[in-house]
Amino acid sequence: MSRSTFYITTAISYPNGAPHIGHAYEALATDTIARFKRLDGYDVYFLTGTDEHGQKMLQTARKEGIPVSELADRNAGRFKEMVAALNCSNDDFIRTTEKRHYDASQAIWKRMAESGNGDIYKNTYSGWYSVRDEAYYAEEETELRPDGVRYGPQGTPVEWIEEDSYFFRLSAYQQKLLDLYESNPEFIGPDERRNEVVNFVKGGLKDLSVSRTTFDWGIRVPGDEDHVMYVWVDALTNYITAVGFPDEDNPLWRYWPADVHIIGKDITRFHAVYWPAFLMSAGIELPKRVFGHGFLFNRGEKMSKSTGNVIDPFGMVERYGVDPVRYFFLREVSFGQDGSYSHEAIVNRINADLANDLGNLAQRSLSMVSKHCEAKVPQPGDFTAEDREILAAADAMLETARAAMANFAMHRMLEGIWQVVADTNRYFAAQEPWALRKTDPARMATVLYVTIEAVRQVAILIQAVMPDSASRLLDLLGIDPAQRDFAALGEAGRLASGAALPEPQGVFPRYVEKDEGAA
RNA sequence: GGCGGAGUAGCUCAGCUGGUUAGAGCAGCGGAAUCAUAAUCCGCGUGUCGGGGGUUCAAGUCCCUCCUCCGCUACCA
Repeated sequence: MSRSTFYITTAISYPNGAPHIGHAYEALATDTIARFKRLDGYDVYFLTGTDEHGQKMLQTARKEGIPVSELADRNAGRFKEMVAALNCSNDDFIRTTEKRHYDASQAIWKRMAESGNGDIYKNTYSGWYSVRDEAYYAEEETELRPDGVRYGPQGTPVEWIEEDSYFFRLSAYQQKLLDLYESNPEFIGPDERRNEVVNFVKGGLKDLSVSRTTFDWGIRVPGDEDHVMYVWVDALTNYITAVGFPDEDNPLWRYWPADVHIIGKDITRFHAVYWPAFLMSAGIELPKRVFGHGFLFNRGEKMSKSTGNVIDPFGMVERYGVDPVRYFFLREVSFGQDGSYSHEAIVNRINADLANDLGNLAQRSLSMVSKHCEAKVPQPGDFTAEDREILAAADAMLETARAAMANFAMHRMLEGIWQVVADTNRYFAAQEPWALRKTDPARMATVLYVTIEAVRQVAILIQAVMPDSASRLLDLLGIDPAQRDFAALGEAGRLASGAALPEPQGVFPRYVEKDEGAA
């Protein structure tokens, strides 16, 4: 019997600059979902990558005085490094400049062009074009400022362009898209985004210009060498390229349709309107869900180069450690909402949640086991009501976590897990095993057993969020690597009494402020 | 301009279809304990629930209006 597949993607990043914290956030969040599903028994495929075509890449390359392919290679490398630094478990890293992607993009184009509706047709396009936005604007949307330059609604300069263009008959898909949203309420998440998209589509859809002749850094339109594909046709197609399209005999093709595209909320429209329309036109199955996460703000301020508050993900990982960084963003930010971060907030989470609550719970219980139970998993006696309560709370975490993760609510999952951590600390303090040591060693053994059993289950669950720390914790509990997935949660995987345990070591150190002088 | 969301303790937020003294976490203050990474546990909040009006036996929770913030979208041209 084959396991259920789960195909998850990030958006592919545009590498005309260095990766920033927003890219990192999307990658680590998506990775956590992917890991969670793997631990829960799914056959997971996790894709990320870079979207390397388009005029902005050309311009950046020109500014730097290097060939655009060199820019793409260099920066794609940085994105790969970022994903690695974040300990992401992606199965592939796609680049849209790869041959397989040219093949896939031209194939989907042909399918759209050859669809019965004639969804792709040639016409002339003219209008005010913003290179930076890669979009045309109606004249009314632009304004001529005192500096003599005309600007678009995003505040970027526009220029008058007239060109032949291929158009995609998006207008024909309005009702089909509305039907899709209606019959699949979960297609777009979170709900706020869904409402916006439905609103937008209800307002009417215009045909979409899907080719360009003003530059050539892109994928050629099949049969018309003068045109390259509009970047979004090219970019979105990456999701099927990676699983073999158009070769439906490719073993990876079983992963399509994707279970979810995790994206930034700013590109919801491309994923929730254009992408399904392209796929419908080409006769390809639609992804099941599109989920737009929020933006991250540094102390509530939008990041920008001018304010100098751009935080480099590499520096952050180096400073706090990869697992604390992953934990912080997933615990502190409600996934789907905007969030903010600051040094103080990060340190607070590290010290309060990781070091004090969980790390110390593990350390205080394991060190007693080490000293007073011959460094072996203790043999519990009969369980009291208090013991059963803790065990039941620990056993119930999986169900709570699954419910939260069904909507990608990582923060809720962690909240639930830490509730059990707090319960266990309370239990430990109330039972006072250090006092039982003198009065009732057998009872002490039971309390310690129950405590480290709760820690075991916590450790298994947080592997999705903090893979390295969790595995170190599981090592301290002597858990066999084969007994670390969710099937081992609950009663089925109870700690085996008598198993030898290594010397306990702190897994979650406190963050101690370094001297400013050192920096 | 239209549509939608938000405005609740110092901070971040829960509060579903209206009903006992409005909650949690963090921070703060006081105490206990000492197994532990000076970690843990217990106790402590008189909050105009954005303003005003209304419906109701009863409103943070419904209606009207106003203010502020945000998102999407449109446009006056």
